[in-house]
Amino acid sequence: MVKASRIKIYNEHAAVGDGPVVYWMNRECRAHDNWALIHAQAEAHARKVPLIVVYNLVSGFLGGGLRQWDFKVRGLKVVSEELEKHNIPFFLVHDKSGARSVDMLTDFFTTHNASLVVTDFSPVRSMREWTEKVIKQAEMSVHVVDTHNIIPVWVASDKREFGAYTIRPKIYKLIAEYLEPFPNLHSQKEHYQIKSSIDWDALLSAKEIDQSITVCDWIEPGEQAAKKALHDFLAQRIDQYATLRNDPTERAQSNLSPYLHYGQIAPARVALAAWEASGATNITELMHEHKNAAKDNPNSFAAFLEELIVRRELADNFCYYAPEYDTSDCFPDWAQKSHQAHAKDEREYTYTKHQFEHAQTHDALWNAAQYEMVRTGKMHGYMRMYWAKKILEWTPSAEAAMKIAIYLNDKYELDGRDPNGYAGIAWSIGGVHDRAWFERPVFGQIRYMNANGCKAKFDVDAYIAANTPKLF
DNA sequence: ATCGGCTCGCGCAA
DNA sequence: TGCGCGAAGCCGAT
Repeated sequence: MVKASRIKIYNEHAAVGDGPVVYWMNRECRAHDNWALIHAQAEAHARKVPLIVVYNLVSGFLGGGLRQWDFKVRGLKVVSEELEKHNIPFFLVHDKSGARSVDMLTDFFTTHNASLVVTDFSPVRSMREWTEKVIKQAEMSVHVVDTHNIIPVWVASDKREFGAYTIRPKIYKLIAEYLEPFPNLHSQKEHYQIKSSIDWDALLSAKEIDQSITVCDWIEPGEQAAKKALHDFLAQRIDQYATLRNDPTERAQSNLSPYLHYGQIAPARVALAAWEASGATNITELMHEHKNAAKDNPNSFAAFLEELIVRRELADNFCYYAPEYDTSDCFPDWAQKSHQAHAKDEREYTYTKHQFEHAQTHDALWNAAQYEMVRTGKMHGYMRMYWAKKILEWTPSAEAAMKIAIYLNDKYELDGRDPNGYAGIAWSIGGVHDRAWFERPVFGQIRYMNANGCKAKFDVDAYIAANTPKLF
């Protein structure tokens, strides 16, 4: 049974017909380990009506191109195959204009005579706005299920958290209760009369998608591939996570963020697998090891769970309670005041959006990070901080820096358009979840980073050589 | 290599 | 009201 606190119920007293329960899949593109789908199936079973699934596909969603489209659509094809094995029909509505999604969805619910709509939760503004409009227009009840956060965002905290240290104790208190095993998806006995037919090849070659953002060939989309990547990480690389994860010349990170972003794997599935691999009996004690472990003997499992759970769920908390998450309005007061005080500081270098996008700065390290993102669709996590902070340093204002960083992140990163990205950029440029540091030009009290710090931490020349295209 | 100072504000103890 | 401490650091002194 799905915990009631994972679900928000709207239009509670709407009439109940005998049409199907519709799971409107949104953020969570997977058939397994999905509380929204599990809840929709339980509701359909209780009402003795069929369950069907619909996904709203939007061309060029939030500035993405072929890279993101290909990963998402191929992942959805896997979802449709998995659902078909369980006799659950999967439909697509395709909004090529980007403006008709809500109408197309409400038309779909009417056509199919839906008796209940279940959807999954996202704090990303466009998805929240769709959900709000659907709730307003729909004649049936709508259930919104948070199946991304292990502890639903509205349960973990009722306010915007100030930093990791304020949300951490709240998560520690609830994690043992909320990190629970998923029940299996059941095969559906009801036969649904309307057939779905999707031309996947036509979708994959849709002409309106920006072809200049190339497909990533180093990562395979879909929920089976996600589980394989998880188990490879746990079997081969997690031991080095605590010591090497911030070295961009190593491959010590999990590389799971594209799967997590598209919902092709559940954060709770990753946490359960990491917990099991650690051999620990108690998840709360294991997470405490993040702080308790001796400095010269850090616990890689605890370090990984800290990032997977505490920092990721903090990013959802940030976007949920600060809907202006992609502008400088979301910065804390001390950071906004500091930026104002330094607005007229002379910038040693300034670059345009075009120059940043084409890696045309004077700094080979910054350019290498930009190349890594444009070529592979995934800049190393440590470099993302340096990259964003230099955009602040080399633009006329924090507002301009936010716009450029988010534009590039959402256009090129496979895991772009995600709360993690918005929180990370706001941390780098606006001091969100961070503290004030000593004054310096341009940055004011925002934490400063420079190439000397990188030189002390990793082999900068090797990173530049590995990521800069060779011209001759 | 290592350490303290830089600096703001939340949350809790008192 | 005071105090401890924090998402990834920098810098200069030792």
